[in-house]
Formats: sequence, C-alpha cells, structure tokens
Amino acid sequence: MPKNEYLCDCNIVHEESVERARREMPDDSIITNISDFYKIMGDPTRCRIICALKENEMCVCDLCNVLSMSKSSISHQLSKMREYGVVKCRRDGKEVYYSLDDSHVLDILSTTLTHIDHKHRGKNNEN
Amino acid sequence: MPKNEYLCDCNIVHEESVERARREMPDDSIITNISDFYKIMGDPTRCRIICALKENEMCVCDLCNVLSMSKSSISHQLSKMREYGVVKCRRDGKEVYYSLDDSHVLDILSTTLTHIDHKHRGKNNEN
DNA sequence: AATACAGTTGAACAATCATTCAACCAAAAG
DNA sequence: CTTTTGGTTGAATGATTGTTCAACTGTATT
Repeated sequence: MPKNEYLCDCNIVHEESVERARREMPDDSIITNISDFYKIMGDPTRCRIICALKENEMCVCDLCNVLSMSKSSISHQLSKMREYGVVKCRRDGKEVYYSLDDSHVLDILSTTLTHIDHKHRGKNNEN
Repeated sequence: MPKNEYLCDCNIVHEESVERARREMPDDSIITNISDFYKIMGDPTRCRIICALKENEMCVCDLCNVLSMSKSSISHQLSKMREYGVVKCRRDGKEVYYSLDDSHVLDILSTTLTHIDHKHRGKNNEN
C-alpha cells in the first residue's frame, strides 16, 4: 500500500526505517560540508601535497620538486585547499610558504590510512 | 644553484625539506587508495546513503524515498559503493537490502563531522 | 506461460574538474 | 626604471562523473 508521501513507485516501503532515516538525516548544509571536504581530499595531487606538508612548511617550488609537477598546477591546487582552509600560507620576500592549517586533517588522514591498510592488505600488487 | 635532479626552474629549492618529503611520501598505490576512498565519500548522494544505512539495512526503494531520488540513480551509486567495499547487499525475494560493509567508514565520518563542526561553526547561514 | 515488480545496466548528456598555456602580479636585484 | 624571479590567475582543453532514459534481469504471482 504505497502512500503518496513516498515518491517511489514500489509497494514495499519500510515506513519505520524510512522515517527514522529521514529524521536523523543531517541537514543539507552539513551534508554539503562533509562531501566538500571529502572532495578536497579526493585527489591524488592534493593528498600528496598534504603528505608533503605533514612535517614542515614548503614553498611552491619545493612542492613542484617533490611532486614533479608544474608551478601553475600546484598553485591552482593550493588555492583550492586554501579556500577550504586545509592549508595556509605566508609570504617571505618573493617566496610563499605553505603549511597545513588544520590539525584535524592529519587525524582523518591517519584514520583513513588505518582503514586503507585494513582493506587493501596484500591486494596492491594485483591487477 | 638549481640541481638537475630538481625539475622546477627556480633557484631556492630547500633540499632538506624536499628530500625528506620525497622519502616519506607514501607509494603511489597508497595515495591512489586514499584519494579513491575520499572520492567515494565526496558526493552528497553517497554521504546521505551512508547516513541512511547508519542504523539499519534498507532496500533500494527505501533509499529512493529517503533521498527523494530515482531508483536508477541510487542503484548506480550503490554499485560504486559496493565496488569499493563501502556497502554490501543481500537479496531477499525481489528486494535487495543494502547495509554498511565497513565499520571504519563511520569512524572516519564521525571524525570528519567533528572537524566540520569545528570549522564551520556559525558560518552555515552565510552566503 | 504471462504479467508485475524490485532492481540493474549501458549509453547519452550536462556538469565538474585537473592540468596546461600564456599573461600577469609582486618583490628583489641590477 | 628595468629585469629577473617566485608565484598567481583566467581561459581553454580533455578527462571524469552524476543523473536520466530506456532496455533489460531475476523473482514472485496469477
């Protein structure tokens, strides 16, 4: 017996589950913030930048050399990461030094590494 | 004095920092795994699916109703999430029930929520 | 068998995004 | 002031990706 408040065309809606999930679903703004954060982390170049800045601040050219990539490309990524608050920068003469702006990022990264390690153990040599 | 082992065209490479970052940079396969994981998490629909499945398993139609989206769209996303090992499913008659396949995901999500809360406190009503 | 239904899948489309290129800005050196 | 250099920025390009549409499974019902 499909109710008109349910948009799907099926007959087997589990009302309790759906209602509870709806009730406990975070607001759109929170969901957006979460997925935006993961989007920032979801790029190999940016992950490598974070790993590089883990221990010390670096200027753009340092990062170019660590990652073997162009200044422009690195700068574009740094700009996005700065916009989101993942990295911060300071100018010293002609150079601009970047560092991590967020201690939580390393926490999350380390939790993720544990997860990855648990999930992909012994599978990385395949395929 | 730029060394030819440094690809950038600048003169101010901080060798120690660069060498250390290179030395401690995770392997490409690990970086790929990390960013792939974040890529999976970096979509509002998938984040909402994870939130919905947080408490109980649900069939595809339940998820359609929670998220107010088409079966096809949800199914495509579930397929990706299953491929990565974030969700698992079981068939019961005509229905397919999905649930979280990975306890780490909730750990990471909760760490992220703390981060988000800390970062965006009081800023969500702007802009 | 035939129908209905929960769910899947591939192609197509629009939107998003990472990198490159070229032009530009800002600080230092000549 | 002019040149050099570290870094930024906008447009363009190619690649990736989320959703829709239509066709298709697989299971249950009649």
